[in-house]
Amino acid sequence: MKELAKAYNPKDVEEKIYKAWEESGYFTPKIDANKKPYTIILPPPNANANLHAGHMMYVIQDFLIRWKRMAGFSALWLPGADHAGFETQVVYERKLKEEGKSRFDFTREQLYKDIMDFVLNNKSNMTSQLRKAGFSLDWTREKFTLDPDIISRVYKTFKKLNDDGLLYRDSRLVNYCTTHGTGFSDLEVQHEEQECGLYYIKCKVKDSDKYITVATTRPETIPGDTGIAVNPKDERYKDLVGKTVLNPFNEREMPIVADDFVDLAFGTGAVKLTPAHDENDFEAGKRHGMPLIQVIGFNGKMTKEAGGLEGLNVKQAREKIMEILEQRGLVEKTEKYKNVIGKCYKCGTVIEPLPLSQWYIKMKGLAEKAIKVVKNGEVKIIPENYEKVYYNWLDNIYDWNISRQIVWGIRIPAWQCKNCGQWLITEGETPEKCKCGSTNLEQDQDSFDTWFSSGQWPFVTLGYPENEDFKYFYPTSVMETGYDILFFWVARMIMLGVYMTGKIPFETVYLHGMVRDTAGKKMSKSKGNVVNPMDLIEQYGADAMRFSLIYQVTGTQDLRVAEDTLKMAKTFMNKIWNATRFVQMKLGDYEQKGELNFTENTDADKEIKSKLEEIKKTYNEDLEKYRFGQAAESIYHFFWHEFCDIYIEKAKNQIPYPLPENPDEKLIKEARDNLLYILKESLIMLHPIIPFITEEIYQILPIENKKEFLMIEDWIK
RNA sequence: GGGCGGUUAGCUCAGUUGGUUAGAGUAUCUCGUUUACACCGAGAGGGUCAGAGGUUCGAAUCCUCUACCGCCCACCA
Repeated sequence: MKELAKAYNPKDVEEKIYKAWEESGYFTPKIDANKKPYTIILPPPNANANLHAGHMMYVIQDFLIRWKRMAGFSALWLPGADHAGFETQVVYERKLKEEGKSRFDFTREQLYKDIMDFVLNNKSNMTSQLRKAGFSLDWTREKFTLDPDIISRVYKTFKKLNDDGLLYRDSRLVNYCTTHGTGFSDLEVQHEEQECGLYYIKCKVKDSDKYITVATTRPETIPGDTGIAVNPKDERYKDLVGKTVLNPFNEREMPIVADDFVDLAFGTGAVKLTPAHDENDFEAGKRHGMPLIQVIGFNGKMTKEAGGLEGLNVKQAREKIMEILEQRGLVEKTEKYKNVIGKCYKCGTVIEPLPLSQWYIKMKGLAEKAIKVVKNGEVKIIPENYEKVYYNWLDNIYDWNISRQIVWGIRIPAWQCKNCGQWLITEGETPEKCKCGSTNLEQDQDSFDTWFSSGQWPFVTLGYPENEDFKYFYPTSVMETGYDILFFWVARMIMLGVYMTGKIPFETVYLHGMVRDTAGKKMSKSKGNVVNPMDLIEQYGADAMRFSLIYQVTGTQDLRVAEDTLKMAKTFMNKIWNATRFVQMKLGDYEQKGELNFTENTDADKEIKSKLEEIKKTYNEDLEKYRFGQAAESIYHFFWHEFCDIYIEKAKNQIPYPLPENPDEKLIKEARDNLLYILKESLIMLHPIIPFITEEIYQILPIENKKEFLMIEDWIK
């Protein structure tokens, strides 16, 4: 038997073993009518950077897959990568900036090609990192969100939504980041409370000495005001409704209208209407037939419509206009005020609601079905309390803006006729001519929101509808991901999956907590507390890293990359290693033949056997209920404190050293088999958590009826 | 404005449907190096389970309130 080093050294085994696994083909399950499928689609990491610590939570999925594979399922874990449209473009533009360039230095085609090169390079780096962590992914089925077959499938979904009347193009106010030059869905806007001013501005009523005062937090939008609204029940302004006022900045004539949405108690009870720059005002403007006057441009600067303010940024414009109004004696007072503003989640720029034409998906019907499948138990969300959070969001859902003004992504397959203005939507092919006969067509410049394509991930990766994989592996078993993308991703996968395939995309949603730094703080590049998981693997070994995370998976609790837990895990690996060395020493040149059995000769035998049976039972129960932390703790306790501390100590008497002159061969053999038996059973249970060390040990055990790999051993019963 | 969590040993956290002296890792102290492992073994100390009230034969666990942390959602100027 191969002699083991005195201490476990992960570097001697990890790479070698992963290679052997991958080459063996056991990561690639077969479509087998005699086996049940078990499927997990890997949440595709963004292909724009290296993996971060949070990605190591994939270990939960690897646990499930390895467990089910051993338990006789045809277990598929399908890897992939997300082009991550906006996110990647931001990363790439930062890179360009460092090189003194900008995206405007390139044609659309060139930029797309360059980003593709950048991404493909990152992607290969990323997949090698996933291998280092030991993840048993089926690399033969790897997918990328920009693979031609995926894109084509996404086009078809878009077309179907259109044909079913669930898609529409509308010009309305969009959450727009003027720094990045794109609009966002509501979900991507970061709300923040902020101190600001509440300015009381007097507006002169035409042909009268009267003034009406409005309170606003955004005086810079006054040039774009098209009216003033008061509540119809407001006695104070009753006789002013229907009158005309003069815009305090440019003296444009504007009506005073009555509208229910106005709160009598707020400010003066009179509100200025700026339909081009405020959601409420936009709606009110529509009701009262007011025009849109855009005074803030898509570049964040004041437009020509803003008159003398043109070219100023919002902040400058605010100061300038207040100065002007002050001079004209139109400022009644200024109060301090706290309001909530939307910011770009990437750069913190204040999100401007700007009028823009975009594609929207009608969500209500889709959401209702997504609620239903959870309510009726077809889809189970764990931990359960997230069901409420899920319902809460879906109950109040708005239509989804899926247009993004970026190059990197799947360009929207919609063409507008320059002759009649009609939009033509196809499954990707360029239409020849419009219904009106014109051939003057122009494709939409925009790309899909990344979540629109990743929201279809479970069925597109499996080749819906005709692929055999889809027929066998769909619906998938578990979607395991962080609770932070429940809305962004999970809910949308359920909606789009049910819509397209008529079936749920997965039976169980398992949400884990966020991986935080040692102090429990959220990791971020700006704080400089980001932990590189590859450093952890380098320092502690992949198995220890995996164990330390699994050990902390309890409910939806956030977890930490803590030195304590990592050290504990590493020590445990060494303990396992040395227990093996001890067993090896007790075996000498013994070779186990035939079926490996456990014989209860002594009290110690009886005790360890009953403890083993007990833990096998609770271990399986814990796994069924997704209690990974508990499972890890119990196997840790069994191995260390039952097997090593007690049983192995007693084995020292059963197999004395040196062996006596005339040993009882039968008893010695049985004692040796017992050691092998407990060790093997432990390895099976430990394998899904710490695959490398357990596989390495399994390979050297002198057991006759071994499988080719521990990875495909029969699971404990 | 609405919703969801957390508060248990010095530190980091478990504690499944309420059930005997509340657990683990780590840290601290004492003792121990004969045939695995000092990344070891044996043992010890350490908690009014945030606070108050209630339900119960029995509460860390269920209910109500309070305090302090944290997170998510949200088109009132």
